[in-house]
Amino acid sequence: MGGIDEVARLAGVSTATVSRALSGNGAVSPATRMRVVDVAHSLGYVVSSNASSLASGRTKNVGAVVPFLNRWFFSSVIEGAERALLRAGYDLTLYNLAGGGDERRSVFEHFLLRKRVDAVIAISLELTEDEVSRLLALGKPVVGVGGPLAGVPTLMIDDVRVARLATEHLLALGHTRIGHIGGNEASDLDFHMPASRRTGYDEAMRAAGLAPESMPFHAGDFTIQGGYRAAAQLLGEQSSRPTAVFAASDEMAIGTILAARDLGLSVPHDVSVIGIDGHELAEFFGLTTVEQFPEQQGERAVELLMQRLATDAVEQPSTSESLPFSLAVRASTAPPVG
Amino acid sequence: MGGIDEVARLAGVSTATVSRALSGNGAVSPATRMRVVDVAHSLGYVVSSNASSLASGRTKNVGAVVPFLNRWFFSSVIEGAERALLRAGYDLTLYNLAGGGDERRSVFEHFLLRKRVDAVIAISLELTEDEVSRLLALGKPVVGVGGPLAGVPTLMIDDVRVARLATEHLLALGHTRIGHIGGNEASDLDFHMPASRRTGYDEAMRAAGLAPESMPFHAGDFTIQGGYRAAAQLLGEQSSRPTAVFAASDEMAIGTILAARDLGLSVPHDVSVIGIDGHELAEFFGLTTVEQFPEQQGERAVELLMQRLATDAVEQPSTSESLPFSLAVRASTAPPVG
DNA sequence: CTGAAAGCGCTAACAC
DNA sequence: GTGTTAGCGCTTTCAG
Repeated sequence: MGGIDEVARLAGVSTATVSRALSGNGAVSPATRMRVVDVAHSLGYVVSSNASSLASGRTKNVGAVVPFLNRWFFSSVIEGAERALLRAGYDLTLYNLAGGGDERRSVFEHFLLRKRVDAVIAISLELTEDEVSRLLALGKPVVGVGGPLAGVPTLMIDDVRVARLATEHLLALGHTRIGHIGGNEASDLDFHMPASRRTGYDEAMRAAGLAPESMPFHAGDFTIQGGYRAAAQLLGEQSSRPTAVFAASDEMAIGTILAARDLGLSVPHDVSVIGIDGHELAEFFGLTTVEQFPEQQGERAVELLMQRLATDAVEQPSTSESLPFSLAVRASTAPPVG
Repeated sequence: MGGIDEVARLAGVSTATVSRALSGNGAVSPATRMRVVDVAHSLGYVVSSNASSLASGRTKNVGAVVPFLNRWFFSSVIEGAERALLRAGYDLTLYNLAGGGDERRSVFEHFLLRKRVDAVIAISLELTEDEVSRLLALGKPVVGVGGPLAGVPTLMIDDVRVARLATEHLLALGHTRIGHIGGNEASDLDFHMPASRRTGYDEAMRAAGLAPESMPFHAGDFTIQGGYRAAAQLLGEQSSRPTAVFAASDEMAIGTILAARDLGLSVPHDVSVIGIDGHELAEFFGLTTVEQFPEQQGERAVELLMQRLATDAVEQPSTSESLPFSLAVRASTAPPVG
């Protein structure tokens, strides 16, 4: 439990030199550095983050604010971010808004203010104006992942294009009756994502000369269960049944596949199904999907933050970055059966 | 961005009083306290955690060490823990060992040592002796959740009893050929859990006068996919097919249900399936299971830590606590068809 | 390249 | 109940 001065004493240098040697800030002769590092190591000495933070103003810690944790997308982003942060010597402290109400407020009015973080990653968050301005008022780099945040640089896939790509895949196979399972009113208020994906679908349909309004649509809540229920409706009546379904998420697409089976429909023979996400279960279900890569998104977010922290850039570059995605064709889509 | 002395000045008291009023440590007259709190609030003042930690030795932060993040059990425990911590004014910083190798080492040799946490929650972790002793050497309260950690008080369900209960449910329904899908050699080395669950199964079978060795067994990796593959083997050959399957996790049980369907078997008519966990998808699949409650486990872990922190107990009470579980009967189990 | 010394913003004795 | 004051363990000018 020795402190920096014990290291200094044993290495025969001043504490200032130890600090410089261990942090890499300031010039130290290679020989001295080695000696210091050795002593520190043999003592099991690790800089106290609090003392260091207090003196330097840097915490080596970033906050991640999420609306939930136990959803594939969020936990994947965090996993990627965490990995990248560890490599950079940073900790990740988690602020989960799932509690709602008071807890949510306290995160913005208390926890984030205690100077414990150098930067913040906001994941798929729909924040109120007040919350955003509090975030920005921290005067710290903030980056959003997976959802647009007014005034905050954000990493996200282009949902319109992604949805268009998915729909075009079905169109290219020859489908002309393509149902859609998207967000409900509630989710549309909270996120742009479902609306954007629907827009992409509409665009693709219109470009193909088809009227999206006349196609079957049902809302789901982005879970397997929700997708199942929506699909049961969509596929339930023989007469209006589409030959293909575009679900706005893989989980809903999986629900669709399960519903089809339960209705005695074969996928893709009777109905093709495509999703969006690249969920870990997609391959298992043979689901064709447009993959996004949440772990890489987390890593990329960290990269941006590190860059910003390194250059002391107070300015928030409001350039939002569009992330890669790619169509993964599997067994759930095929040409319609004549 | 004012500091404590600005608050002190405006409230007309000393910084010591502000500190006492805001932290609750030490006596302050109600009137003074109110005044201080008001001023602090109107200034948007929040105590700097670093300065406070440095001076007091308490960080108001706990570390959570997990092997993965994107699995239902882990993220649920964390969600519960995080909620409880927020309420207590604590932050949760996450240490994800998923990276393996170097990153894993650095967590134990560097990150946890920088005095950023007051306590540690270790979730379902199988740690080396060295890692455990490093954890204990922190001199901080540590509690394990979901897996026994030598020398660390741990919260977990009694896996043997849980598995016995599941197996007994099948036996009570009249099944006598009960297959088991459990862990593989790799997972058995890393966790006791699969082995314990198998023990419970063995015990229940023997108690019913059945020989577990002669029953079909297949290893899975605790995912839906893994369960599917194992079940396909187990149910694949007509002659040796069991009338019921006990899977050591709900995800594997769900895989089993899906495999049964694909083999043209009806659940529960041709084969009953039971799992363990109370996974969020269990209800959707009509899966009978023995539920455990990971979010509550996370909350309970925090409760224990808070208690320990409050009483300054350096002693690790090595009393491990056994957690509640309960059988949830759904449509996937029924008497065997004569 | 290295050392001396002044804080960083709070807390906790210790007085009163 | 409240104020004074000496640190907590580092980092960072400023000299040299």
